[in-house]
Amino acid sequence: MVEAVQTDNVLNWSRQLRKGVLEFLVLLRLREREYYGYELVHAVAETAGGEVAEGTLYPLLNRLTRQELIRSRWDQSQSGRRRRYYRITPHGETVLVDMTDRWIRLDRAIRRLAK
Amino acid sequence: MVEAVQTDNVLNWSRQLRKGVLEFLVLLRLREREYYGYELVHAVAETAGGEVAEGTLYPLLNRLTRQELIRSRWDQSQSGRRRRYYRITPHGETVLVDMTDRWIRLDRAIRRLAK
DNA sequence: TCCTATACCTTGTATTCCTAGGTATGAGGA
DNA sequence: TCCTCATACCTAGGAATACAAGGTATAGGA
Repeated sequence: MVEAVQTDNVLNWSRQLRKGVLEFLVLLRLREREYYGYELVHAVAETAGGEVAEGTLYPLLNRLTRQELIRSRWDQSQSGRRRRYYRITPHGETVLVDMTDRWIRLDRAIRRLAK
Repeated sequence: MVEAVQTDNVLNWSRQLRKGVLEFLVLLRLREREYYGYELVHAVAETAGGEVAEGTLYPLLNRLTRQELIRSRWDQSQSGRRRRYYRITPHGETVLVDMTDRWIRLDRAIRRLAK
């Protein structure tokens, strides 16, 4: 039910963008390669010089997983420290293409107004 | 207190952008010229082909007014219909310059990842 | 041994967005 | 004239989101 609403939102740029800048950044990163959560916190923050709280990112990763945009696996690495690695799913890639499109259109509109 | 927190947020791109796309669009519009609320609902929605609920915009205009980024005046117009016109304040213009800057930096980062 | 950094997570609160209402007026057609 | 629709303002309540502030556990170095 909740998921259905989320899916519908994908069709609405404004809702999606308002709530979705972080999702967008996470998916963009995971398109590059696998990341583990703690690593993503810093990678996403770095994207534009801001900060992202862990309390924001972990629930977000759960949401994206529930929506099947990303997937995760556990790995105890060579050092023995456990890490949860995330990667984007095919569905996630499709959604990401959409998001990118929406981003570009919004950017165009904004630059028209801002100049 | 609440206002102070809001002001601090201006310094944080991520918070500002996540919560601030709409604010950004509204301020961009009001930099052009005066708009009345109902008109803004449609103008902002049009910016990128989405929709904006009135229940979203009116409270937003109140927030921006409290933060002194915009100001309003009543006008009953020639037809007798009352309208509330909003315009940006000098402080609002300063903040807008900042937002635009942040937008451009974020866009650069995104395009680097997206291409 | 103890501290710090890494790495995961949850809870509670504040903020924001939206749905779904409500009120009032003017214009245009039946 | 009356009725309806579009315009134009607004709010209340609930859902979603972000964050601060916690908690747990392990590895590595002083």
